[in-house]
Amino acid sequence: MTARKSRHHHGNLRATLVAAGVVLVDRSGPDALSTRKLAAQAGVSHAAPAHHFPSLTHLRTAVAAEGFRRFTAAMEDAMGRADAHPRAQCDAACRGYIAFARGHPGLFQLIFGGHDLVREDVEFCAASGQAAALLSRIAAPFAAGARDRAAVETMIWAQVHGFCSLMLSGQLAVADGIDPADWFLSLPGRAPVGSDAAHFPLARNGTAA
Amino acid sequence: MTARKSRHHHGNLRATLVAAGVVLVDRSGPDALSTRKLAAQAGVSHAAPAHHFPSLTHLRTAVAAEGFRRFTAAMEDAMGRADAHPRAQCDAACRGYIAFARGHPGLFQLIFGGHDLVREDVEFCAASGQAAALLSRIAAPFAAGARDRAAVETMIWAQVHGFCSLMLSGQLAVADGIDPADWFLSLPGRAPVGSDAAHFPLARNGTAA
DNA sequence: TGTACATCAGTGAACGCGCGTTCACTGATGTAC
DNA sequence: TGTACATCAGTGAACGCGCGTTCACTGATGTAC
Repeated sequence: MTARKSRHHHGNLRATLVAAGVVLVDRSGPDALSTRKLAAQAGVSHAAPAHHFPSLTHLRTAVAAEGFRRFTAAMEDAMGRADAHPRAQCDAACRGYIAFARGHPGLFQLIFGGHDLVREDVEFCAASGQAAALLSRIAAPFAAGARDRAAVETMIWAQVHGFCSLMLSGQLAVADGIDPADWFLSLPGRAPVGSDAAHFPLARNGTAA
Repeated sequence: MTARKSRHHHGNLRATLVAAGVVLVDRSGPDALSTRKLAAQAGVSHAAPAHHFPSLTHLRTAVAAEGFRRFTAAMEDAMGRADAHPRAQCDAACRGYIAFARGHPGLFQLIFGGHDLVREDVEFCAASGQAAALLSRIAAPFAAGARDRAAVETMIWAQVHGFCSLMLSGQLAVADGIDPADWFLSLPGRAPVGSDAAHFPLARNGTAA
């Protein structure tokens, strides 16, 4: 917060680098990440990051972990402002999902795009695990039992995730002046089908066993 | 096809580079593309590609155009082996979509991942336009009118696209021994809702106007 | 409170790498006559 | 059919760039006594 005392001992370099990474990734895409750019952004020599991250991949992983935290926070934030009913909570989570994709397109690509990360990193696992747990919790009320729980969960998240992906890659024609989240929530056939959770938990199109 | 006559005049270098690009992208991801690697793969000096592509971005665009062609071909191939009924055609297209994503993960990322491409390139526009037209044609029978046509189209493609994206980034738990396409097609609530096209063209969850 | 000292977190020079791009060149091709 | 010549599509050397990483170093911090 306060001005740095000297050239040595930045005091908060690790967090500063990650924060700069978030900005850079969102502005220029995940592949623009480099230790030298981040060091320059933090006003520090290019060799300094090595004292906090053993490699670029570790730095990228830390940025991705922060991405997952913000992703989870975006959904929780939207859910906190919504009704407690499962359907309302699910809709709100979708709003948060879409808001995150729009607000952090680079982070969205970084965490979902199969980039080179230290997948077993403790901090990263915790962050991505919390996101997965939240998604799972939201979908749970719409599954009749454990057997189709994975299916319902997949359907809900495939829809909103595909919507975000197509939106970010410009393949989606969302009319001007329409909020993408409003549009998404109004789409016909959006999962879970049926506005009352657990009243229509099973397949309606007859292709499921 | 036949052996090159001399060191000069490869004879088919452009196509050879694009083909090598497809392989490299699928094997190592879109960012692994480089003129030097492709030249080496084609057995040609690293300066040779410049005679066919003014820049790396143009080369990447040509690979992406080939990606769109194969994407369209994958769907058409699956559709050709299916019943002519709209629902069967849509299901088959989804199979093709998923098969392409699994068979060409790098190309899938390249064409949908917002990479740096010459968007106005004629060949690229033709290839991506054909894919878009096919998707639109498949979705058309499920829309009651022009008004909700975009919505139905978006829903169908968001679902299958999201499924593919999550699958490729490893976020999807598809059980061993289960074909992902089979699983996707059996998911409850998959759009278009209702097994008979045009019988259930409108929203069923009451959120649409 | 003062001093000695280990540790931490910076610096800046240097390394080698792969890259896109440019350049003058040259050999092969194909066309005009 | 033969020859002159323009054009095409290669070569290989060279350029400068940004990069990750290593290294010996040094100044600041914090702790033991």
